[in-house]
Amino acid sequence: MQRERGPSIEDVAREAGVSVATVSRALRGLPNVAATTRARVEDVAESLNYRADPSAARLATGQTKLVQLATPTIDGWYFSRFLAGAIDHLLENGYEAITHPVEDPATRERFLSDLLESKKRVDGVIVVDLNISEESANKLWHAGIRAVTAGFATQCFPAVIVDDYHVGFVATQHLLDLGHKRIGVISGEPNHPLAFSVPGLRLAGYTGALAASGIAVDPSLEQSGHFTADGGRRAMERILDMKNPPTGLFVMSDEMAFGAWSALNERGLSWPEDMAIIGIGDHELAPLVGLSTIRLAPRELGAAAAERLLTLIAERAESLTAKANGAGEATEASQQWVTLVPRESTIGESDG
Amino acid sequence: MQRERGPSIEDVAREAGVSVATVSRALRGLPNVAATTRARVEDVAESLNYRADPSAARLATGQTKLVQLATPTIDGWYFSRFLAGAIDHLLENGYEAITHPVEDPATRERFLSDLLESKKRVDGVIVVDLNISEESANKLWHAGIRAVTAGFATQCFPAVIVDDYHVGFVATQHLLDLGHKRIGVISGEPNHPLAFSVPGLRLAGYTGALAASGIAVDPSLEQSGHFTADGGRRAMERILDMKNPPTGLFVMSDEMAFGAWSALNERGLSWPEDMAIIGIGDHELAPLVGLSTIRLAPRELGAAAAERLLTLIAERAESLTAKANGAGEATEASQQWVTLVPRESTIGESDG
DNA sequence: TACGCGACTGCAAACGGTTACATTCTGCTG
DNA sequence: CAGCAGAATGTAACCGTTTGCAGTCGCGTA
Repeated sequence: MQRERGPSIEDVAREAGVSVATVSRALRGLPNVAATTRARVEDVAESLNYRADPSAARLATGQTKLVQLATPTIDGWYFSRFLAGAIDHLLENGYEAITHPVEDPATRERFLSDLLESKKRVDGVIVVDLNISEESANKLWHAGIRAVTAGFATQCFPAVIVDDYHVGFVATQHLLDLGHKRIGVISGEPNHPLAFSVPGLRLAGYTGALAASGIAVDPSLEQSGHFTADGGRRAMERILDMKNPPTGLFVMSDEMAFGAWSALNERGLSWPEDMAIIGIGDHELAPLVGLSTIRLAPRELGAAAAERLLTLIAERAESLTAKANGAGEATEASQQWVTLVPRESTIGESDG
Repeated sequence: MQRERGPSIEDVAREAGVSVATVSRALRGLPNVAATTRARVEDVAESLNYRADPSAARLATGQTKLVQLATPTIDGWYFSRFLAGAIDHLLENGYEAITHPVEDPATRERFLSDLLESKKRVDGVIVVDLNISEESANKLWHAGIRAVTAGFATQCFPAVIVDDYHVGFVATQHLLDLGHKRIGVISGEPNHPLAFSVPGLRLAGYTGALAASGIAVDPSLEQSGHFTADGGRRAMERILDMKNPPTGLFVMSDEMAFGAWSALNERGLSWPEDMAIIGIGDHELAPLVGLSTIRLAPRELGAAAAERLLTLIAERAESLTAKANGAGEATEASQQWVTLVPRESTIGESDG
């Protein structure tokens, strides 16, 4: 039943002729251990191939050195890169990452209740693009959960977010600057159960840019592409089927833009003449098809979120009695990781 | 220092007026607990918002309910989907996943030594496309590590692999069937430090197919594309610069094929007339550009690997004294997840 | 009525570390 | 030489579960 266990700290202590306390101190590099003793202990540990049992250490210290990463999916272009950035940063700092996709509502339910239990499971949580209600967030905060959010903000927790209003605005403005008056948009899934806020903000930026140019918003010009290439293709077909299609198109992700591009191609049309298209993200393949886009930096974002969480963990660890500052510092949406990258799909062949 | 902890099993026991043992049994659904007692305990636990501390449970049982997933990267098309499939399956079975990219040699070193320690950290490991030597594998096996490999096989551990020779053969044969005699190949990184076996096998399949048709292999027709879109593009440029370029091209991943396609486009050439191209994977964007490909099923593969690992864990748990069958069952490369998907890039417009 | 047998329940010993506190051992200083 | 500070080490009490074993209790049976 019980699976065979490796050497314990006691074995090392016996072999090295010291107490377990000394072994613990020696192996963890704590002070007040004679150099010769430390060396001997290290040798013995090495020869016995001893490693401290993490579960035991966690139980004793209350620190797990584990962080949970929750994203809508783990295999999307954006999220997989976010995860890569976060995980790399965590590993560098001695933490391991538990990844946890939260897609359908059922999973979400379980996720939220699990989250309350998370304090014992992990040292902190990074929640990406899952709109957690202020109420839930508050509950988590009071349960003592350390968390950082990304892609959305709450009152309680620090957040790492790009200014998605700005993203939508810049993309739309780019089309406006090129003289387009009739601009359509392929958005995400409007009634998605997780309804993350990103699409809404980007849409607001789109609307805002139009308004700033005195252009009325035509709701029929918005089509949902579900954030997939195929969804983008179908949305584009609906748009091309319109009696009066737009001349410019803001697509909320490069993947959907690829789909839109292929629909355009299939009808023998080409950009930017027949339709100018701008996407979001700067997918590896965007330069290959010449897609204009708003470059995001999911990897850097992920790393930033991880960094923020680590300092949060450190702060709370060093001073439990510190002023219980009920709220994370005001986090403002950053434009730091947002760059307009114009390519053929909007400005045409640019030789010169 | 010590972070505040939540309610313990003792609190529940006191509140419910029973012993901790009973609480433990009641909450875990073990038999020999009176229905009324169980209900009462559950109520108390609920009201106290009690959850068993995983670290303590792990220490006591020796089971972590944790699985480590090691892949070269986590944000590639193939690997991210493999991970998604594996993680979903693990979560369904009450396990959590620690993901761990292993890219550069330095990471690899640390990874291998960490792996030896893994027995206490996790219940099992899934190692994807990292060529672990038989020697290392043996060491791991004797250390009692439970592992499943994917993309490569060892003597010791069960493996989940697709027949990559077959993949290369089928792709090349497809081009041969279409009448191509001069067939090039864009491969992965030949001298990659991790040198996983997949590219080698695919290349062997390519060579084998050519040989079977009595065609000599021209080494100059092989170019490395580093498994990236941009690498594929550059490799294609080198190929197009040749005095006598091939008429058919086998590209070892769809991502590289996209790059090749764009290089083709840039020169005003088109497929399949100027060059017939077949990729591997069936990326979401493959149908959009009409790329012929060999469809793989990374998600299903990941799920299969997870499943295999879970049964391995279960087996060893139920019978420690069972015949120490020193080797995993013979695992043969499967062709189960391999499908030829011909599209325009090789067979041209197919109306009819 | 005495007995035996399940079904329940409790006691207490692991599990393998960490760490506050006590103790021992130095080498110096006055 | 006594006294003492400080470094090095040991002792033992946790951390919060699980689980083998020993009771306890109720009840049908001889």
